[in-house]
Amino acid sequence: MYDFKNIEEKWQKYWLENNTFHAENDFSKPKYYALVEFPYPSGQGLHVGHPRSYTAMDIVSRKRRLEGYNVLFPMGWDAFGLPTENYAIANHIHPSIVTQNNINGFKSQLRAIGLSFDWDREVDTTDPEYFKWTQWIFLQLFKKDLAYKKEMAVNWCTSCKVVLANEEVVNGECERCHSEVVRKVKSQWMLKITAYAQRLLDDLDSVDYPERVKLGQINWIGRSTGAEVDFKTTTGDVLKVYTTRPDTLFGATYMVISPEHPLVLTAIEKSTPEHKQQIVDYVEKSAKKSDFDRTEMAKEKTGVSLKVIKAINPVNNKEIPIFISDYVLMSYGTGAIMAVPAHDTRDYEFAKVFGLPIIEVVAGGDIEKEAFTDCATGKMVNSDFLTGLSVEQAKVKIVEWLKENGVGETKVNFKLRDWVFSRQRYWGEPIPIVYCEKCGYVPIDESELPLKLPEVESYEPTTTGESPLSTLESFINCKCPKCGSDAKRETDTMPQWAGSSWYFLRYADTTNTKDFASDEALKYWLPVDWYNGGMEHTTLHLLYSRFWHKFLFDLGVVPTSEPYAKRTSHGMILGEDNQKMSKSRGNVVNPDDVIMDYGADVLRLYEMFIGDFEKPAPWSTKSIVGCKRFLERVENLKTILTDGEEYSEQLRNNFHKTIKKVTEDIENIKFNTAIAAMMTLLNDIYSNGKINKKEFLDFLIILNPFAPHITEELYFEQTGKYVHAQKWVNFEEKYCADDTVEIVVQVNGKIRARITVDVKESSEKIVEIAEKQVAKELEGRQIIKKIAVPKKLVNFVIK
RNA sequence: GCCGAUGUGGCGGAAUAGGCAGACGCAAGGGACUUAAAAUCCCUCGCUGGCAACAGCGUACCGGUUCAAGUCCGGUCAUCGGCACCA
Repeated sequence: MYDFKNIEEKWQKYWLENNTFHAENDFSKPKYYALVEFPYPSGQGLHVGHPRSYTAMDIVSRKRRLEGYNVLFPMGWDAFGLPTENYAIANHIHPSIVTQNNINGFKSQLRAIGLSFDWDREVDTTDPEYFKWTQWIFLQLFKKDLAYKKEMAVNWCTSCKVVLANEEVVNGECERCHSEVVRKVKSQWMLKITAYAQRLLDDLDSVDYPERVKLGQINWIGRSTGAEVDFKTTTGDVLKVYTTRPDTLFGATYMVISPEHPLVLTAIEKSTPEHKQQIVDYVEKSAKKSDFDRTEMAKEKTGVSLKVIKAINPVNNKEIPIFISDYVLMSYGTGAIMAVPAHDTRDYEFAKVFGLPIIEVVAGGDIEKEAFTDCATGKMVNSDFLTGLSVEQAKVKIVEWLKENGVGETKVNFKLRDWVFSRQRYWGEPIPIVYCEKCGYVPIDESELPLKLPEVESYEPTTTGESPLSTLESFINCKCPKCGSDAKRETDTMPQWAGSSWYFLRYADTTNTKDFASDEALKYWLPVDWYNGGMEHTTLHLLYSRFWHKFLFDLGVVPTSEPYAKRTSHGMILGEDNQKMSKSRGNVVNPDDVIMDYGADVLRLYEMFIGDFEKPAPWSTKSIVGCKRFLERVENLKTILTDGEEYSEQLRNNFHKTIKKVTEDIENIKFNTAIAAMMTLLNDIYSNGKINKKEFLDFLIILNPFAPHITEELYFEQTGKYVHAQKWVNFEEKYCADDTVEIVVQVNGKIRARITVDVKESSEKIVEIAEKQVAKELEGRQIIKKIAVPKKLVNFVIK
C-alpha cells in the first residue's frame, strides 16, 4: 500500500497554501459555477452520505479547471436551526459557540477528503455580515407587500407549552415529551410565494432539471382550472365555491363549508339554542384536533348540518342542505364546496354516512358501488341543457351559462400556499420589523442592519408560545422608525429556509460590504451552471430559492430569472443493513474511519463506484478494498513504464475509448461506469505488460478528478509538474472504433455462431459469410427473412 | 388513497436508440509464490443436466407487440421515498 497518509496530507497542505482552487473574479475567462447544497453543521459531524454529492461536484469542478474554465466551487454553512438550539439549551452554551465548534469539525473533515472548494468564499448563515442581507431581502419583500401577517394554526405541545416545528411532531405527538400536540392560532409572518406560482411553473420549461424533480415542483404548485360558482342562500348570503367539475353542477345535492368558514357565524346566530350548541361543539372539536388527528379521521367523515340555512343551486333553483365538515379546508379555494357525491369520492363517502341523495350526471360508472370520477369518458345525463354532451363540452357550456347569468366564472387555483415565515425560536435571523400602535408594522431602517440577536439567559421558547426574545425588554422596546413614538420589536425569527434561499448569490462576492454581491460578479457568475443536492429538497428549498431569486430579478438586483441552469439529485447512501443511516439504528459510517484505513482517494473512488449516482445505494465496508487495489495497481504502473511505443494498436484504441467514456460519463453523472472503464483499461495495460510514459501521464490526468492526491504525487514524481495545472486529455474519434467487429449470427433468434468481420464490410457480404457459418442449421429449411443489424448481428428467420 | 422511483447472480451493480444479459468490483472456490501467513499473481464463478463438446432455462409475476424484449405496451405483486381529504 502506498503511503496515502503522507501523500494526502502533503498535497492538501500544498493546495491550501497555494490557494490552488481559488476562483478569481477574473471576468475575462469563461466561467463555470458548480454548486452543492451547503450542509447544516450538526454536532454529529459528517457521515458517508455527505461526500457523495461533494465528491461528484468536485469531479466536475476539477474536470472543468482542466478544460480551462475559471471555476467557482464554494462551500458554506446553513447553520441556524433547531438541533443547535436544543444542544445549547441542554448544555447552557451559546448557540454561536456550538455552531462554531461544529463548523470547525465539519471543515476539518471536509478538508481531509481533498475537495477543491474555494475556502476564501466560505459563507455562514449565522454570521451577521451574512444575515444582514437575509434581513435586507425580507425588508424588500415587505416593501413590495409580499410579506404580511396572518393568523395561522401552529403545532402546540400541551405539555412543553411551546410551538413545535413540523419535524418535531411525530405521529401527532411531541417528539420530546410524547404528549399531545394540538393546533393553536397565532399571528405569523407569511411570504406571498403564491404571487409567483404561475411563473415558478412556467419557467420550469427553461431549466435543465430531471423530469422527476420538475414533476415534484409541478405537483407541489398544483395548478388546476375550474370555476367559481355563487350559490345564494335562504338567508340572502352568497356562498362562493370553487370546483374543477362545473359540468357536474346538476348533481350537486348538498354543500359543505369548512369549520372556519364565516358563514358558520351567521348560522350560529340564527340557530335554535340546542342546534347552536351542536355547531359550536363541532367547530371547537375540529379546532382542537391536530393535523394528525384530522388525517386519521379521514376514514370516517363527520359533520353537522346548518338547519337554518339552505343553499339554492343556481341551475335548477333547488334548495339543498349545507353542512359543516372538516374534510373541507379553509385554506384552499373558497373554503366551501358544492358536493357532487356521484362523482367525487369524498362527497360519496359523506353522502353515504348522512344518507344524502346521489344523482348521476355523468353516465359510464356504477354509482351504486362507488363514485364515478373518470372525466375523460362518459356522457352527461340528468343535466338539462348539458345532457348528451361530453364532459369537456359540458365544462365549456356551463361556464358560459354561469357568466351569462352572473353567477360564476372560470378560475385557476393553486395548491401552493403562502410560506409561513415566523419561528418562535432564538437561533434564527430576527425579523427586522417593529410594531407601532399608530403606524402598524414598520420596517427598520436598512442602515440598522444587521439586526443582531441579543444575548439572552435562556434560549428556551417561552411557555406562552412567544420567542425567547420576547422576554427581553431591552430588545423589544424601541422607537417607531416612522413616527418616533414608543414601539415594540418583532420577536419572531426566520426559518432555516431563509438563509439557504440566496446563499449561492453571496458566494459570487463574499467580501462585499456594500451589497450582497456586486453587479459585475453576479453578472459573471450567474446562473449556477450545475447544482446538485438531495431529492428531499426538490420541493421546498428549490421552490423557495427560485421564488426569492425571481423576486430579486424583478427588483433588478440579479441578472437572471432562474438561479440554477441545471439541477441533479443524488441518491441516499444507506447503511449496510439497507436502512437509512441513523444514530438510533447504529448503522452510521463516519468518513474519517475510511480515510484512516484507506485514505481519501479510496473513499472518494468508492463513493462514486458504489452505484448509480441518482439512486440510493447501501454502504459496504467490505467492498471498499476493490478501490484500494485499483489505486495500488495504478501506482504500480511505474514498474512497467517504458519510453518507447510499447503498446499494441488494440491498447491504444482502448485508451482512446476510455478517455471518451470517462469524459462523457462525468457529464452524464455516470461516475460508476467511468471508474469501471478505467479499471478495465488498467487490466488491459497489465495484460499488455508495458505502458509508455505519455499514456501513463494521460491516465493520471483522467483519474485526477476522482483521486486527486495520488495522481498529483505520481505526476509530479514523473514530470516535476502539477497534474491540476494540465489540460484535460482529448480522445481521437478515429481510435475509438476498432477495425474489426464481432457479429452474432442468430437462427430464429438463437445464437448459433459468431463471426469477426472488417467494420467496413458491406452488410450483403456479412450476411453471406454468416449464412455459410450456419449452413448446417439452414439446410433444407426455407429462409423467410434475413435481418442484418450493422456491427451487431445477423438473424435468419427460417421455417 | 394519490404522486414519484425501484425490482437483474451469493452481494453492489453494467447493458447508446428493442439487437451477445451479467461489464467493473466484492465475496466464494482452486492454483502459483512462501517454512507459514498476509499481500500479490493466474484460473473458475447465473441456474439445471452432462465426463465433455453441448443442450435447456433465466432480468419480481401474468399476458401482449416484434425476426428479436431487462429495455416497448396492458395488468398484478413487492419495496423505498414524498404528500396527506387540495373540491
